[in-house]
Amino acid sequence: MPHSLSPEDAQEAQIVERIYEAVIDQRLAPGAKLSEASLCTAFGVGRMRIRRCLLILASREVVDLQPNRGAYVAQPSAQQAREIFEARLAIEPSLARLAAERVKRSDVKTLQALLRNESQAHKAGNRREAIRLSGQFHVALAQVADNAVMLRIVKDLVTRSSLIIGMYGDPGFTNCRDDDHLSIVHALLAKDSSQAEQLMKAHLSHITEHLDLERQLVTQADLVSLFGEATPLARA
Amino acid sequence: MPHSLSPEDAQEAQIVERIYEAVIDQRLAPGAKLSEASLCTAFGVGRMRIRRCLLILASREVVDLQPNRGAYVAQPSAQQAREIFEARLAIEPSLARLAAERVKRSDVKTLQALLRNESQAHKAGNRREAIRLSGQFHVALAQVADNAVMLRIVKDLVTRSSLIIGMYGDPGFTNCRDDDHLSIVHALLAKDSSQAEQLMKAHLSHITEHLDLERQLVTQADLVSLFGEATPLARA
DNA sequence: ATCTTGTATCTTGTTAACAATCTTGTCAAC
DNA sequence: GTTGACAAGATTGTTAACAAGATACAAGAT
Repeated sequence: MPHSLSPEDAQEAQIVERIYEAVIDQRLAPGAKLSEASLCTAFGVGRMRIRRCLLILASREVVDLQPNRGAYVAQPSAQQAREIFEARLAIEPSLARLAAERVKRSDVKTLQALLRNESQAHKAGNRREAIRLSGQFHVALAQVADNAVMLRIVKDLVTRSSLIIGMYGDPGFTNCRDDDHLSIVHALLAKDSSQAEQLMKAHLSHITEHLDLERQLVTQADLVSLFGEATPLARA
Repeated sequence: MPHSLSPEDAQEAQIVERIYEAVIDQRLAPGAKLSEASLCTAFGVGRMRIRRCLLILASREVVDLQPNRGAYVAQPSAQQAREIFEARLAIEPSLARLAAERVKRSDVKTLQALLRNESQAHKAGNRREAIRLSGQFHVALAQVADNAVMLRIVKDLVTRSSLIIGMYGDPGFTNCRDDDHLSIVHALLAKDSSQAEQLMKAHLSHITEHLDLERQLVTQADLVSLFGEATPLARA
């Protein structure tokens, strides 16, 4: 049957997973270069294996694979950002409903532990950890809903959302209010699926509103479009 | 910026696309072997390129990549089938709503042409073409909704649905009633987004009900598990 | 006869060297 | 002093040979 994992495949999946994680908690910024050589030494594997991983990441649009130039962490455009959150708004409320219908006692404990760590990270001012756990919450809901297909989709969307927040997000603010997450867990506990759906919808709308998609970001890639038509510098 | 396509990349995308198409209209059955050598001669490209394509297809779970054994067209399990249609039920109604809000005159003409061809294929008894166009309709809706992220997701789900219908679907029956599609187009034309959403929901529910997920499928792959414990045949 | 065992063949996986492309730094000419 | 071309270095892409694993077939044993 499918998915007879060889040890090398497991290793490969792990490398992909670790790059995902690094993107999610913003240790890898949008536009960061992922050269084959450095990844080879970092993970201690051959070049071919890294290339496979990069191809997988590219097919999920987490990295941008530029021919003859290398792999870079993706920089979602404003248009893509809109589409991604629109997709989340279409999917995750339904997912929250399913989760409420299927939640088990053990799930609630997992979610509550997640929330505790999240608010703890907030208080400690640990922004990265807060972002990471915040995304983790959405992924955990997909696990509660017990649907691997939607889990895959949400994981990709959450990861790319992390890039978006890094590019367009209010730097001082926190993106996900943990209050929102808390109330969603309460809805799950009460098995109130309609409320879970509504709360998730409101939550995602709230996040979307706190993005400044007009803001033009500064990266290596498009310096020319930023400074290209600028007035020539004065000469001494 | 992203997506500077080299000619080789375009070629690669085309190969992937053609395999998608073959899976959608069931010229490639679930479980069919995709050997590297045959694909190389079929497309006239090197082995490495085929391997890249197979990896992409595997990452989308359209093919199953078995270590040291080769690539096979995926055979979604009953569980996966449930999850896939559950995902479609979560996504596509919202998508239909968005489509209704954004539909343009030119879109309506495209959709209507699609419907005409679809009903024509039905009458002509051209099952494959009917299936293909039926899937195409759902993809076209994502295009109308003007959301590339959801388009990608729906394309994958529709493709895998084609595998599911091939494995669990009522062989005599047609999966998508074109009447359903017709009424959805009418809702779009009236810009009645709520009705479009409802109709899509009902439509997908209808398809799901016509699947027999209990049916154990017979393929090369699992003959042993089928006959393995069977009573030995009588000896002459 | 059936089942096991061994071998031959074929298919996939890996490695390493080579080719092509891009980037960077230097030097000369204006 | 600036601009342009040129060359060196580094990085990615491709190819081909080799290694490892799996399948199929045939021969022998029970």
